[in-house]
Amino acid sequence: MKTKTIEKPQLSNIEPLLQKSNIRPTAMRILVYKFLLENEAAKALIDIENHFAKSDRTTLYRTIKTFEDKGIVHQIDDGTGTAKYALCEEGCNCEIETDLHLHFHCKICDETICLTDHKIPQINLPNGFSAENANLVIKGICDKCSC
Amino acid sequence: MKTKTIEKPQLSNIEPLLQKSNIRPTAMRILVYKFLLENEAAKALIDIENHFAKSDRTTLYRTIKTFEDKGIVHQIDDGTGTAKYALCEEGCNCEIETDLHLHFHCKICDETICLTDHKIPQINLPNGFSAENANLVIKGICDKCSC
DNA sequence: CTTGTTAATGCACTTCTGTTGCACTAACAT
DNA sequence: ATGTTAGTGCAACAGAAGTGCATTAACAAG
Ligand SMILES: [Mn+2]
Ligand SMILES: [Mn+2]
Ligand SMILES: [Zn+2]
Ligand SMILES: [Zn+2]
Repeated sequence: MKTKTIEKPQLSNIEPLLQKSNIRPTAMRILVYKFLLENEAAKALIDIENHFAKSDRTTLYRTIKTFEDKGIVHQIDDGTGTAKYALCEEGCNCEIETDLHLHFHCKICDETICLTDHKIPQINLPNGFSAENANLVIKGICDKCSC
Repeated sequence: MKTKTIEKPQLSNIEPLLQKSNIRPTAMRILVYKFLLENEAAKALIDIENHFAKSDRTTLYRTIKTFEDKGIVHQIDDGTGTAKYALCEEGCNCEIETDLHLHFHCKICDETICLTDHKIPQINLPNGFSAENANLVIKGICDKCSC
């Protein structure tokens, strides 16, 4: 028998979503998930820190690590030197093999976004090489920044 | 009139090569260039530091920066978190536009190599996006490490 | 060869990002 | 109510990258 307290409407769908991935839906985790959900662009840890200025850096760090380990967030290396994070799509399985969508980094607004519909094409490798994973980042100007 | 001292045979071709790119061929620079030339795999700054243990970190750092600025070395972001560096091919123009070869990172030997013959394929982007540069890193097992 | 200018080097110090240890606290099941 | 497990906050640390400044080397002109 479960005694449930009244849930905030915005969060009502996030809580079971976290539980489904065996992540305890703590207040902080729900807020971080919400933050990632509301932003189209992938976020760096420092971005999350700045947004939740009152929270501890380590908690946010470990929150993201947990999300990543549980497979609901994927890390993006866009070449800027700092890792970015974005929510995985429904049914994506980054943990096992990379979902091979590409990422776009805009040199104007400095934002990185997932192009989930654009998969990395098959690459022919020299003899003896076997591929397990691939990372493709296109740099240029995004739709919002091109006039 | 130039009074030239006797050159070590291995270095005889590097000195003019550096001068051609407006890089003063100091002893350190020649040695770093030689080091990169002798290694197939791209090297991180820490690798160069370890190889030239007696030298100062800053000098090596600025040596690589100079090489990069002058367009004889290109930086590789292989996703390991530390930047790698490799010599550019003859006639490559990384400075202007990336030469679109891909890079391979082996998860066994942890080395990163340029696959200069393997160009990054043309990618279709959504409307409004324009590409200026691309970085593709394939992770897997290299020829030396596969059985 | 001497001198003056410019570039390279070495050392110390700083910043930024990521990571860990540990004590404390909240959550949950029994 | 209680014990176990997991999350949090603080401090400290590690690694890589970058900067300021004084010293030294390279080079060209006289
Ligand atoms: Mn993505
Ligand atoms: Mn390369
Ligand atoms: Zn943009
Ligand atoms: Zn290998």
